[in-house]
Amino acid sequence: METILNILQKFSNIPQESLERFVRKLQETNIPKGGFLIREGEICDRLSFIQKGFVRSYYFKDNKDITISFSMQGEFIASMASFISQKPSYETIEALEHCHLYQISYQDLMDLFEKDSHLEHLYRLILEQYYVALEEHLIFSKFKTAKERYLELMENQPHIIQKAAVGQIASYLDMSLETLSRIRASI
Amino acid sequence: METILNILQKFSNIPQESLERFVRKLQETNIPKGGFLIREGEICDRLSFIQKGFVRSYYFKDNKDITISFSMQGEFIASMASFISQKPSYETIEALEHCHLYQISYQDLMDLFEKDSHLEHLYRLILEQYYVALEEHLIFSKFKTAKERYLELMENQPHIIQKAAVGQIASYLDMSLETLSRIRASI
DNA sequence: CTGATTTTTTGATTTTTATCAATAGTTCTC
DNA sequence: GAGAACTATTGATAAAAATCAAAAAATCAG
Repeated sequence: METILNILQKFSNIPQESLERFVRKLQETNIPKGGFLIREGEICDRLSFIQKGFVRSYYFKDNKDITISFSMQGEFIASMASFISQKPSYETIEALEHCHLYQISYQDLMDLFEKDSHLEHLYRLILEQYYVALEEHLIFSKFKTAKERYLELMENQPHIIQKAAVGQIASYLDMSLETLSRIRASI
Repeated sequence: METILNILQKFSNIPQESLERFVRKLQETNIPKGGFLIREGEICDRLSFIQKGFVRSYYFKDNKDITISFSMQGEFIASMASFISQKPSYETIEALEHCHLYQISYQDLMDLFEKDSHLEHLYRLILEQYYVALEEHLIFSKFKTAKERYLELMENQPHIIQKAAVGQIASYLDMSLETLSRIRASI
């Protein structure tokens, strides 16, 4: 299994000392299946690295929920808009399976950035990757039909299909759960 | 009219010296209406600040084009995926009206970040704002009906409706131009 | 293990939106 | 300023997907 150190080292050849400074601020947390990393209305004051597990981030609309993203081990997750602005989150993030996380608080991270510009550099690189991924997701949903979107998800992120419920995947792919169920039957 | 200095100063209280270092690397460029900031297939090696003007960024699909975003004066624009990775762009960015730009090359920007961490800090803050805006756009398109999407655009970014063609706005809002035309007739 | 609850599938129908096609309006060029 | 080229509107129809409803399957709790 990849450690957080392995993953961070891939982003840039940042001094070992800086990485250690970062790792010292991490807190280990476990969230059981069905538990929450952040709930709508709370301020997201922690950035989490998923060491092991699988999470879903979603919004409420009327009394339904709409999936915004899925994240798995090796990825960072936070309600980004809330974390960045330190204002209440519109997003809820739940553990779809037991999660083993390493978390850093907003304040600790900002303090580290002031003390050590290598860490802000690293964060910048990670943020850029996440920006590009988000842009790709936006474009992907504009360009494809319902069936193509499902097939591409199967191709690129089969673990989502294994682990998430049909209704959760359907709203992620912008279709009703009945439509997704029919697409599944047709292939 | 707001200068680039005014806008940057809003993001953080970065030393004047750093700002001046950045501004010295900017190159002034004018792009006529209908001209291009970047074309599909080229590597986007410049980040542009729009001092005056209005641009549209789009992808080609089959022989049609699909609008990804509009940007106006006071905003930064680049084909971000290409700029970040320094690989060819899938995106084309055209000037919908005469544009007065300040541009910095990728290499100059990276060099500045190495020399002056205040500038990387500033860039990080700007990137965060753009990340949040992108996320909002993604969520917005998931939550609303065709008519709601148009009404919200009218409310929040009426300049787009003034300046862009119906077909360009329609693909931005994820609908056919006929549907948008009918929505316009109905309100 | 078994009944209860939740999730998924399937069917019938309606709604929404896309597509195709023709006309009207605008703007560009010479 | 007249004709050409492009853009927008309107109409008719088709296709895609949503909604409503019920049955089947899977999962959970005791």
